[in-house]
Order: sequence, then structure tokens, then C-alpha cells
Amino acid sequence: MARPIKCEQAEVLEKATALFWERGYSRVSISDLVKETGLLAGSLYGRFGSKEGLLLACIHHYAKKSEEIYNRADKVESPLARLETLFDEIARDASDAEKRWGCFLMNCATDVAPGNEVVAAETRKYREESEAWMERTLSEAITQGELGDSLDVTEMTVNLFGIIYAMRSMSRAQDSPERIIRFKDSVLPALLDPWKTELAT
Amino acid sequence: MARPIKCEQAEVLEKATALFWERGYSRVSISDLVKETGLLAGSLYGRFGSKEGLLLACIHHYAKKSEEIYNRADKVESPLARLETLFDEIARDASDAEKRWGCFLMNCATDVAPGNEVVAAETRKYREESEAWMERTLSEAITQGELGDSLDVTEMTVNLFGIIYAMRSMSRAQDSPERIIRFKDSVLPALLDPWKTELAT
DNA sequence: ATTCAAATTGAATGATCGTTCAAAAAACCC
DNA sequence: GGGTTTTTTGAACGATCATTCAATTTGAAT
Repeated sequence: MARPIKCEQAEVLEKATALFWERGYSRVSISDLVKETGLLAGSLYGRFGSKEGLLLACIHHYAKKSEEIYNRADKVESPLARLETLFDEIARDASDAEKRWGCFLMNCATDVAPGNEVVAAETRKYREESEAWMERTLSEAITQGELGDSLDVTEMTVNLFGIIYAMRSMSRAQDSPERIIRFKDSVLPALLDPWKTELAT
Repeated sequence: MARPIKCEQAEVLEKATALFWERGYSRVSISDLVKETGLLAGSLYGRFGSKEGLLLACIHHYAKKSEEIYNRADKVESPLARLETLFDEIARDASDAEKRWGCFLMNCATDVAPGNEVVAAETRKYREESEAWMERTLSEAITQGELGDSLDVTEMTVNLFGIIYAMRSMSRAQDSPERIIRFKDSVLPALLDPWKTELAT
């Protein structure tokens, strides 16, 4: 058979992702990637074809890991609590002192996508999946009587996504964790509370 | 005396800013700047010292022009209306089809500042000026009885800044103008309306 | 032991990067 | 019109960029 692989693919992708994430795609050179991943240039090209190919692999790998946040939230029974769980996790991520780099997908969308149609399509795809989750969860909350049925689901999805954007921008702009958490705790109720229906006792 | 300058400084700065703004600092080369500004490399270095020096000059020039938004808003009598005017202008800017690149200062803060302490300090300075304006205007609205005096001005400033972050991220992520405007029209009232005091008739 | 396919190696490619600098050009001074 | 001062000019610098590829290494199959 063949010579065995030197570094696990997942490990390589995670190290490369961390670099792209922290510094931004264009400020990471192949020699940076060589130093960080332990693979030499030829190997990287053998596996991923190009620097862009490596970025796309990183995007895909990151998106798959991000799905876990949604899956964890889905374990919660109440749709409204699912939403709040998601926001808690995102706020916690955004204020992680070790990784205050925003959201990797969002960074790619704003940083790389404007000049690269493939990356644009890929980030758009994952974003639409997230929006679909949000719309579905809001609809369920209405069905289960947790939110009033006059709520415009599309509009609220846009609003909630905006809040996520804001938290991640704050993270990347080095806002303090307290600021990010307080923002979430202040804005999320302001948006949702007016629609919460009173529980019959 | 001396040989006369070839291109107006302001014109050069505006053309360079447009490039940095659209593509991001690290994706603009000196030869791009030469093509766009009409000045040759030596002249650019003679005037600005380095690529970073040019960026700092662009930041300064942009910040001065941005102050005009606040000055225009300050012409409005009611503090609350001043805030709404500011948000209208920012939303309009963010959905300008010709310049959907977010906010130049914010892009620098997230893009360049993490790896450049000078740029970090500069963008922080202008951001603090904007926050001070926001806090001052909110306080005035309370003094004039437009907002309830139990409102936490610092907290609301963080929230409003988050909304601005969100609009500008949406802009850079190519969200549609309608989406950005609807977001503003939906979230801003959700944040402010609960604090609006009823007008005595 | 030999063969074979896949992965790694590491030097070399040409292009482009930011930057420098001596020389030329342009308007004002006396 | 020579002298002075400032800007522009444009070629050249070494460094680094993304990428390529022939040679080598590796371990399983024969």
C-alpha cells in the first residue's frame, strides 16, 4: 500500500483553521501553515490542491463542528429555551479569552467572500442553514404557544441574526466579555419579551 | 520654491481609502495604490512614509468626514430624534449599493488592529468619541423627559453600538438594503420604546 | 525480497510584495 | 537665468509570496 499519512487530517485542518481564523486568510502564508501544521508545502498541496482548497476544507470542517451547537440546543424541550441556549453558547464563545476572533464563517464571509465566489457560495450555504434552524425554532415556539402568533418569524430571524452578528463583531473588536454578555442579556429580552405569551396557571 | 504637488492630498486619501475599505488593507498593494491614485511609489512614500502611514492618514481623513454625521444629527432639536437621525443615516450608508463595505473604521478595528497597536489605538480613540456622543445624547433625552430616568445610559449605549455593529456587518456580508433597514426599524423601537415617556397633552 | 502506490521531502520557480534612492523636473527666489 | 527647494520619477532592492515537481521514503501486498 501507500506511505502512511503524517498528521491526522482533522488535526491539520484545526491548526490551519486557527491560523486563518485569528489572522485572516490573506495574512497567513504557506510557510506559516508549514510551521503550524508540521506538513511541508508539497504535502499541503498534495492534500488540498491550493491555499484556497485548504481554506474551503477548513470552512467545511468548521461548519460541521458548529452544527453541534445547534444539536445541543435541540436537546432542550422548549423551543424558546432552545433559542436562549443557542444565544448563551454564542455569547460564551464570543467572550472566550483564547479565541476572541469572532466567527470563522462570518470572518470568511466578510473577508474573503467579496473577492472569491466559491467561498461566497459556501459561507452563504451555511448561513442559510442557520437561518432555517432559527425560523423553524421560532415557528415551533409559536405552535407551542410560547410566542404570540402575530410574530413575524422572518423579521425576528433577521433581528436575531443581527444580534449574533453584533456579538461576533464585538468579540473580534476586542470588547470585554462582560460587555458582550450584558449586551445579549439586555437586547434578547427586549426583542422577545413583548411576544411571550402569559402562561396559564 | 518647490515643485508643485501633483494630486491633491484629500483626493489621494479618498482614493486610497476606497481601496483599503473595499478590499481590506492587506489585499491592497502599492502597485494598486499607484494605479488608483496616479502617484508613483516614490511619491507615496515621500508623502506618507510607508503603507501603514498612508493607512493612518486615511483613517484620520475618514474619521474627520464621519464627524459630519454627528454634526448633522446635532442640528435636530430633540435628543431622541437626534439618535433616530443618526441611525437613519447609518442604515442608509450601510445599504448604499455603491459602498457596501461596512464601516471603514470598524473594518480596520477588526482587520488590522489585532496585529497593529498603532491602528488599534487610533480606531479605539474614534470609537470612544462616538460612544461619548451616544451617552451624552441619551442623557440629554432623559433630562428633557423624553426617556425615563431609570434608563441605564451605559447599558443602552452598548446596546445601540451593538446595533450599529450589526448593520455594518450586514452591509459587508452583502445583506440586502431592505434587510438592513427592516432590521433597524424593528430593533431600534424594541430597545427604545419601553423607555419613552408619555407626552403630557 | 521485490513491487507498487501513496505521502513526504525540499529545493527551485517566477511573480509580486513593500521599500529605497539617485536623478530629473518644476516653480519660486534673487 | 543661475540657485534653491520640494516633488516626481522609475528603476532596482531583497524578501516573501503561492506553487510545482522530481526524488525519496514508507509500509502493505505479492
